[in-house]
Amino acid sequence: MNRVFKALADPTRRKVLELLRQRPMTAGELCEHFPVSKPTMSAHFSVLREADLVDARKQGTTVTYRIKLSVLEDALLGFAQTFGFGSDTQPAADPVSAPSKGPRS
Amino acid sequence: MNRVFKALADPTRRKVLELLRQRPMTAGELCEHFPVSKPTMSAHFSVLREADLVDARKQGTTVTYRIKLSVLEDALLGFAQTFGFGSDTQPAADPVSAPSKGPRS
DNA sequence: ACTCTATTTAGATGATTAGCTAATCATCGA
DNA sequence: TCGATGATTAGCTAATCATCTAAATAGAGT
Repeated sequence: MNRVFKALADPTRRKVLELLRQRPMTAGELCEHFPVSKPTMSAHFSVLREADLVDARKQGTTVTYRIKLSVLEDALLGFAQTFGFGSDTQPAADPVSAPSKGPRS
Repeated sequence: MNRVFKALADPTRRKVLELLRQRPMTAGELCEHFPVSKPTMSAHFSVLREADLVDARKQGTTVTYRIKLSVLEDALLGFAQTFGFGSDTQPAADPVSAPSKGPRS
């Protein structure tokens, strides 16, 4: 899940995901939308793969990327739910760190 | 919004937000929860402030941090909504590349 | 004024990251 | 088999980042 947030930290990668939301696209097709070199984009794809946010399927000479919506959803909504929004369930104000400014155990 | 995602990219900062969800806490109090130096934590606080994710209120010699839930919510759910989850409204699958019951799925 | 405590600033360092060009790999069609 | 095309790997640089120690700032209490 850390990898997901790391992946989302870059605007280029977020935009890649938004493009893939519309439809699966090949690496080259995605590249056309960005003003950076193909190797740079390839590195971004790699980060997205590492985070398991996309699926790469090789067909002949091209690679088609497909967003893995459920992974994104789990990470995003899972985190959002921690804070009480994103769903209907309240996160039940954790008693972990109760009152008292006492020194940590 | 980029700053928000950048801020969320670090696990320490995410945990700070989770701690602040329970209640506002002073800088020193927050520090006790992490195995890093206070200046390091201060830098993390700074990033969170830059992202407008927390509010810092100085009272005498201590600084009390408070999470700005609405900012986090807007960023998180706003982004989530782009992908069709997080709320009830569908993002209306951009017509850029029409559906075309193609072999894509 | 002095001193203690809370926090931030300064400055340095090692690690990671985003970017590039050039080179390589892999597949297709002629 | 050759040459073109799509994509990734290699190798590099510059910038950013997380971390540290030491020093500075700011209140509060004596």
